[in-house]
Amino acid sequence: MPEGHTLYRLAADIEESFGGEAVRVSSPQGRFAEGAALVDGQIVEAAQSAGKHLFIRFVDEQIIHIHLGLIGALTFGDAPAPPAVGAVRLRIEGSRRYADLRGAMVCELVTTEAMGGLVGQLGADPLRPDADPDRAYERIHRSRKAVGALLMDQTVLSGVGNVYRSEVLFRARLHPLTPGQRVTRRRWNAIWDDLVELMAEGVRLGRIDTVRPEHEPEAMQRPPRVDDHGGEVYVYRRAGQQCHVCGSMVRTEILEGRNLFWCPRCQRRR
DNA sequence: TCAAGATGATCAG
DNA sequence: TGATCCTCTTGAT
Repeated sequence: MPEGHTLYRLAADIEESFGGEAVRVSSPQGRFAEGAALVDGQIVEAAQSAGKHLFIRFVDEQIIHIHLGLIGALTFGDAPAPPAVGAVRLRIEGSRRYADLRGAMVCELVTTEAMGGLVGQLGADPLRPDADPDRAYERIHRSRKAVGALLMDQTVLSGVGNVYRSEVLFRARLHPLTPGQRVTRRRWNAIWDDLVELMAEGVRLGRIDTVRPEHEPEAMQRPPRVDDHGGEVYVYRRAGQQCHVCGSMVRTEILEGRNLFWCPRCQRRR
């Protein structure tokens, strides 16, 4: 589930599992063999996420940059690590834990400068206390593009993926095809505050829960709404099902190659 | 057994 | 905008 909150947790898990320890680094699948050899035996200094990017820094200043993409996964287990199953691009083994990376879009060694460049291109990350939502709003307010597309643009906002995009727009009762330039400042502030709260909760819970029964008493009486991504949601991947709030059929459409979900009554086009 | 789809992003045209 | 890459799971055949 690679949205920003997942990467934030993974960074914390890496530090907790391997921080301060010299680790064995390998690439059972072979595609990261050269990079793995360069950091094998080095001490893990720190790990951090930025949007959907993950960086693992070693004491000798080498940095592994990982981007999970759509299907990548980083899983952990207790040492000793068993023989690798499937296409394990990267394996990190410590004295207590091991981690396996599969299916990542990016797994490479980068320099501190390159890392700075990557992070510098990213938009405001709702998980960072120093994030600047004003800059994001300037981009949104200048654009004729759909707000649903802008929220997914990692140079505008970083860490927001399809689930948070769909859900935060529902919670704001904003139609995803509304042009960015028609999003008011007040509306944007509410969306940003909501993202900050939802994503922090995503980090705590390890899943995306957006349904607030206490705010929607009617929803309490409806059938279970746990999506198979693991959380409770209003519209994400619920096309053709009833909206928890008004009972209308949730709609879907492809916007810029990604599935979009919204309730046509709760999120009217203005 | 096989095809489709998935919470992402890039590149060519 | 469509093709492509990465891997695994699910559902259809």
